[in-house]
Amino acid sequence: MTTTATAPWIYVEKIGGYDGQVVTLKGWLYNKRSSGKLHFLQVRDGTGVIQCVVFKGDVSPEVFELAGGITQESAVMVTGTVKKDDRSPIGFELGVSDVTLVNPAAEYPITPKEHGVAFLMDHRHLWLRSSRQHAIIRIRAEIIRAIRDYFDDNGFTLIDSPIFTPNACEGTSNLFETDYFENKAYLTQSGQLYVEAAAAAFGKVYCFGPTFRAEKSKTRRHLTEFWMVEPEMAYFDLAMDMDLAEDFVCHIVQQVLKHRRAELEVLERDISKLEAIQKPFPRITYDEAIEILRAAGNEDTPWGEDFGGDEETIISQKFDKPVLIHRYPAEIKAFYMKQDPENAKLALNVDMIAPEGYGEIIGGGQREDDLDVLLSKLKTHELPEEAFSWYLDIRKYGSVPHAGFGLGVERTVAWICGLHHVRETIPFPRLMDRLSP
RNA sequence: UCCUCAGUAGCUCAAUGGUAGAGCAUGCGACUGUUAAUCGCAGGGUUGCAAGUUCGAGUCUUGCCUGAGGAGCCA
Repeated sequence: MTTTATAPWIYVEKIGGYDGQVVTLKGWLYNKRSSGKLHFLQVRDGTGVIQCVVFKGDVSPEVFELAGGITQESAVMVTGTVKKDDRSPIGFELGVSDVTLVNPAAEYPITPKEHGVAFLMDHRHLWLRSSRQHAIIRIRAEIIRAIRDYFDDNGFTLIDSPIFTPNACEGTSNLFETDYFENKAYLTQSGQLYVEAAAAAFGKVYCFGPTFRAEKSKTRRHLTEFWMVEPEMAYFDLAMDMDLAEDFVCHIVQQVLKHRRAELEVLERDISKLEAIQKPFPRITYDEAIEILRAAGNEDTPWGEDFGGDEETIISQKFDKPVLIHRYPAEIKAFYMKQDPENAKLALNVDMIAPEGYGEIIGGGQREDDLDVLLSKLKTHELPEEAFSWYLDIRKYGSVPHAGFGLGVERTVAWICGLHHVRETIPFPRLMDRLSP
C-alpha cells in the first residue's frame, strides 16, 4: 500500500525506461487469467497492454482476493516492479505489489471471442478499446499528422473552407440539405473552389476537414462523412501536380513505417508492400488504362466512361505501387477541369489508384484558367452563372495556371492498414444506414 | 434502388416437420507461468414481427422489419 503513494505514474509505452523500478500504471483491465496462487492481469492504459503478475506471496490477502475478482474493463491502478521478460510481447511485465480498483465494470459486452460487424458497430464506443481498433486509430492519427506536417513544412498555408455551402454546385453528387434560417444550405462535398480562391491569395494552400455526400452507396469504399485534404497551388501544371501527389503519398507511408510499425504488426499488415512505396509511381493515360482492361479480358470496355471499383482493382493489380491515371475524357469530369490543349476531348486531370485493390485515393488536376472557356463550360453543365460569380473573379483578376488534388483520408488509412472496409478507419463512422453511436 | 444470403441464450453458432443445444461470457469451485489459459458445477430462451399450412413449425408458405455481402450511384 505504501508504494502506491510514492511510485511514479508512467504509461505502458514508456515502460522500457523503468526496468527494475517500482511504478504505477493507471488504466483498465483488458483480460485476466488465474492459476491458483497467480493472477495474470492484462492492463491497458491507452498506450499499450502489459501483463501484471499478482503472486499470492507478494501481496496482502486482501489485494490478492481483490485482483482475482476484477471484471473485464474495470478501471484499475496497479503498482509494481518493472521486469524484463522474454515471454512478453512488449518485453516487460509488472510484478505487482498493490492493486487499486478505481471503478468496477459491469458485464462487458465485447468478449475475447468473435463478434459480428453489426454488433461491434452498435458498440463502436467500446469497440475502440480493443487492440485492433486501437492500432487503426493510432495509424489514422499518424497519417493525419504526416499530412499536416508535409504541407506546413513545404510552404503551404492552411485555409479552412466552409462546411455550409449555398448551392448544390457541382451537379451530379447528392448533398445533405439543411435549414439555414430562411434559406437552404448544403454540407460541403469539397473545399476545392474555395482553395482555388485562396491559392491566388497565398500561392500554395491546403484545406483539411470533413466532407459530406448523401449518396446511397453501400460499398466498402464509401462513407457519408469522410475527411479530405485538398492542396491547391498557383502556377502549377498537371505534371507538377502529379509530382507533388507522388511525393506526398510517399511521405505519409514513410512516416507510418517510422512511427507506427508496432500497430501495423498488430494488424498483421504485410510491411514489405508498404516499403515498396517509393518514387517514381507509374503514370499512364486513360487510353492506356483502357488498353490494360481490354488486354485483361474486358474486351468490350468502352472509351468514355469512368472506371468502377472492379476496373480500378484490375488496373491496380498490374503495379506494386500507386498508379497515376491522367487525361480522362473531359465529358465525365467536372466543369472546372482544364481541357488538354493537345486533345480537346481530354481533361488535364489525374486520379491516383492505390495498390492491392484499394481504389481511388486521390483525384485532382489542372484547373480551367480561361474565363471564356469556363463560362461556356458552366453553360454545357447547366450550372447557374450567378452562383459562381465569385469563382469566375479568380479568372477575371490575374488568372494563372493552377492545379491541386484531394486525398481521401479513410481510403488511405484502409490501404495502409490493409483493411477490407473503410468503416473501421474513422472513430465513429457515418454510413447510409448508420448514424449512431 | 436492385440482386443474394441471414436473423435461435449477452455474443458466435448448431438443431431430418416430432423433448431448445454447444462454445465463449457471467456466478461458484480447482490449479504457481497463463497468453482467446485449462478443468468441474450452475444459472441463462416470446427461435426478429405478423399471419397461414399442419395432429405438430426454429424448420414449410406469404408479407413486413433488421442486418451482411455485392451492384448501381458516387467533381
